[in-house]
Amino acid sequence: MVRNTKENAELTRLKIIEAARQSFLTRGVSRTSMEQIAAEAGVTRGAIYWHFANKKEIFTAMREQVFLPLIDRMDENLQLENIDDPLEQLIQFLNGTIETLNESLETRQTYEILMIKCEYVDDLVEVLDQMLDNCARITEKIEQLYTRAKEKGQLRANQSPAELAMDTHLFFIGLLHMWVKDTGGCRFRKQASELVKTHINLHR
Amino acid sequence: MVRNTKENAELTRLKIIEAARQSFLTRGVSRTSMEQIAAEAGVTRGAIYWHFANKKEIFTAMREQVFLPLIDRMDENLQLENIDDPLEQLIQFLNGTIETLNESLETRQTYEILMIKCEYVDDLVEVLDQMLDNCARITEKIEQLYTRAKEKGQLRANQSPAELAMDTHLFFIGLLHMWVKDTGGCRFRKQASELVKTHINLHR
DNA sequence: TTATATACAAACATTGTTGTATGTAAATGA
DNA sequence: TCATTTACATACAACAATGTTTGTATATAA
Repeated sequence: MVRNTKENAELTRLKIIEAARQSFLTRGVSRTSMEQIAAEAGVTRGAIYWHFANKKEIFTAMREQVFLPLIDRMDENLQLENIDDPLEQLIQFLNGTIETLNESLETRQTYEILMIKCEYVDDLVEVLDQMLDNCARITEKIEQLYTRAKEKGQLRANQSPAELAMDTHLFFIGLLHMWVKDTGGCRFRKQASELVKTHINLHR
Repeated sequence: MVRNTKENAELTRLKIIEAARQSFLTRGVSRTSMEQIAAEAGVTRGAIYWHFANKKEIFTAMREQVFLPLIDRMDENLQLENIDDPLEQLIQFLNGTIETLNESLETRQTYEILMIKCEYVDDLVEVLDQMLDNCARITEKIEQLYTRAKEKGQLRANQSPAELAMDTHLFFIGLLHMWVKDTGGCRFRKQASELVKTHINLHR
C-alpha cells in the first residue's frame, strides 16, 4: 500500500522522530544521514522528506516533543501562590526534573543528544540561545522561591536571593551535565536527588 | 619548494592545528572537512595527512595543546603542603581557570569546541571518559582542601568535606558551561570570579 | 657528493549524502 | 463514482569527502 490514512501518517511521523533520536544518540546529529534515519524507522527517505524539510526540522520536532511539556510542567510547578515551604518546593522542582529523566527514555535520550551528541553551529545556534533564555527564566523562578524563603526566615542572614538562585542554578546545570554523562549510572544518577537536598540544605 | 626544514614542518603542524580549531569552532567538528582545514591553514590535504592520520588525531592534538599544561597547572596549584588558607586557595584555583579562559584564546576556543561544537560518538567517547576522570580528580582535590578548611575551623559545623566538594564541583561545571555559552560576554563572563567567591563564602 | 628520507602537492578512486523529481496506489472529498 | 490529494517509494543528478597513491623537490645524513 502506498498511501496511509491520516492517523497512520502521524504514526510514521512519530516513528521517524524516534528513529532520528536513536540515530542521533549512536552516531551524533551531524553524522546521521537521512538514509540511516529512514532505515531505522523502516521507511524510505521519501517518507522523511514528505514529513520534514530537512534534518534540522526533525531535530526541532524531537526537541519540542520533550521540552514543550517540560516548560509547561515548570510553569505549573513553580506557581508562587500558596507556597508555605519554598525551599521544599524548590527541592521538589529540581528533583522532579531528575525524576523525569529517570522515568522517560525519550527525555533522557534527548538530553543526552542536546548535551553531547550535537554541534551548535549554523542554524542550531538559535537552539542554544533558546536554551539560555530558558535558563534565565528558571533562575528567575528560583530567585522568587528564595525570596519567599527569606521572607519566611528559612535562610541564613547574609544570603541574597539573587546570589543563592545563581548558585543553585549553576549547581543544577552541573548536576544535569554529570547526570547525563554518567551513562554508567554509578556516580551521579543514583545520588542525584540526594545531592539536590544537600545543596539546598547548605543554604538554610 | 616542496620539502621544508624540520622546524618549518613543525610550524605547519601547528598551523594545521590552529586552522582546525578555527574550523571546528565555526563549522563544528564533524562538519569540517580536511579540505576546509587545509584551506584555512594554507596547505593541501597532503600536508595534513602527512602530519595526522585523520581528523581525530588533529582533534586530540588540539585538545592536548590546551589540557596537558592545564593538568600540570592543577597539580602545581593544588599542592596541599603549606596551605594556611584552604578556602582562599580554592577560590584562587577556580578563578585561575577562569583567568586562563579569559587570557588564552586557544583555551577559550578549545573549551567551546569541546562543550558545544563536538559530538561524542564512536572514537570520541573515550575523550568524554577522560574528561570524567579528570573531573573526579578535581573533586578529590577540592575535597582535600575542604578537609583542611574544616580542620582549621573555617566551615560551619554540619558540613562534610565530601558533600561540599561535590557541591562546589557541580557549581563549577555549571559555571564553566554558562561561561562558554555566554559568547556575548554579558551575563556570566564578567561576573564569573565574583560568583566563585560568593559560592565559596556560602560554605564558610 | 650522492643516496635516501622527508614534507608535502596533486591526482585518483570510491563511497556517502543531499535534494529533487517522478511515479503510484490508496484515501478522501464532492 | 470519479477527480484529486495524500503519503509515501523509487530513481536521478550532483557534489562532497575520505583515504590512498603517486609524484617531486629538497633537506639531511653518510
